[in-house]
Amino acid sequence: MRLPAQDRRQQLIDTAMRLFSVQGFDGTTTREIAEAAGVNEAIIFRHFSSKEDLYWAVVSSRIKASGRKQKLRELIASGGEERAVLVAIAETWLRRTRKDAALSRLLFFSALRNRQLTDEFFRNYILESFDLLADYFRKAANQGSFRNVDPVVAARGFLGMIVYHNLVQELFGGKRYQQFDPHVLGTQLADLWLNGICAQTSRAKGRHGANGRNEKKALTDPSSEPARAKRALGAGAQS
Amino acid sequence: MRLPAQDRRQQLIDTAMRLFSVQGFDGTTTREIAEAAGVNEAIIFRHFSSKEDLYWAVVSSRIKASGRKQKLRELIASGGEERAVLVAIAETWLRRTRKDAALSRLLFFSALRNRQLTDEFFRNYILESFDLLADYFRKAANQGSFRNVDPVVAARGFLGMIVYHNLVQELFGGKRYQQFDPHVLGTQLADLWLNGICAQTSRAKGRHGANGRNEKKALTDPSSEPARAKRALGAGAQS
DNA sequence: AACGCATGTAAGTACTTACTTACTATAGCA
DNA sequence: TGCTATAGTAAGTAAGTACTTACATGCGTT
Repeated sequence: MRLPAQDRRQQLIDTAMRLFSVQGFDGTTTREIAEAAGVNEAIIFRHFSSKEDLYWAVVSSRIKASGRKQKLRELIASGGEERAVLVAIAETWLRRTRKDAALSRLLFFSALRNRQLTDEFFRNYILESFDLLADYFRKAANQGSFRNVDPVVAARGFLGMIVYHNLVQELFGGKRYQQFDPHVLGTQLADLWLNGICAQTSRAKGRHGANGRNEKKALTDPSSEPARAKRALGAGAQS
Repeated sequence: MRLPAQDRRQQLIDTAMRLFSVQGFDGTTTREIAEAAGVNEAIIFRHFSSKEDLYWAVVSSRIKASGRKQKLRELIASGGEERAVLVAIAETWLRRTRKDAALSRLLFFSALRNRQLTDEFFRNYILESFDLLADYFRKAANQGSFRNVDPVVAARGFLGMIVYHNLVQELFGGKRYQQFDPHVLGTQLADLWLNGICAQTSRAKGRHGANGRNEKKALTDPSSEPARAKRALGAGAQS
């Protein structure tokens, strides 16, 4: 049926997004996209000058729509307690990349195939996220609440734990074997990040750490978060 | 020129490996592979029944050749001090994936395109690595040297820091902006992992942590590792 | 030397691809 | 109601694509 140009364009972008993210650029044909959108193939070329043009439209439209950077900025600027901020970042990221796994797949395809697009994405998105978080670590270190480690390394490490987890779950199909509740997992990772895995003989229990209960319990038992317990999908280890 | 079948087969695998890892499966033509190998296109189909057959040969040959799992097993079984083991794992992984970035790219392409191959790779490689490391964490926790966190989450977190770093450097081109020395970075990450980023009022200095010098210095200054200092390529933060 | 046979090649085939052209249908407005 | 601008289509085209066929070449064995 007939659609206003803008709507048709958006519909084509959405359709192409779906196909590209599953099959990649080369693996998806324009005919396929047209069929999925229910229009003739030529329509695509009325709205986009080439297949690659459509591809870029898809990518840039989604990067804009995702707004992860903005969210990270907000969380950091919120001025909350360090532990709460880290948990919030981890949880948000886990939830979000889980939600739009298609975008992640698309971005990986891009990264693997198109150098120019990769560069743009890398500078605008990855590097800036690192910088934002590195700044946060730097400031926290100056205030004495964090140790004085290399902030860039720390930022990469922290985001690495989270992003890699998403990667394994969404891209490599890990979620078919085991699922994790974003809040529980985010809390676990933030706690590990704050306190390390090393058993200490005496710990600073003041600001971070457990909520008055046995720390080990708080880490492994979702029921210490009663409001969220029901959403935990086998968050414990079951190899 | 004329080559024994086995040699030609291997040469084709190597050539295809190079091209597939840069351009992906769909992005690489059989003609291209033949040209790069300096033979006629038909030769490919004498040695492999199809393009896909060649692709699988490439992937499985490289997975076997890489032997990362074996190395991880050795490091864990070595029975060294925890800190040394973690540093060694991090450093080895950083070095290795850095070396055969082509394999990583190839595996990502596979993961993005081929569900069956992904599954196989996921179970044989990713999951087993997690299990190996998780077991290590579990045992160390039982011995009291590590805290009793969820070992699977910890394994994913630790490998995540490392793998993600490699991803950013090799796949997204981060190395063009900043380079890291594997030993220095491995030490930094292992230390962060052991002790956390949180500043403690009193720390256990016994087994882990710095080498008698100021801990902060040891983390950010490569010169505390004099033997390696010259290999450090701007390992500090420079945004 | 001569035969057998695996290695190699040139020139295809059947098919798919992105993209085009020449045309029709319809909504909005005078 | 007719005019125009634009949404839509059917049926192409030229340039690939993976894969084949029919034939040439040269090495090892006897």
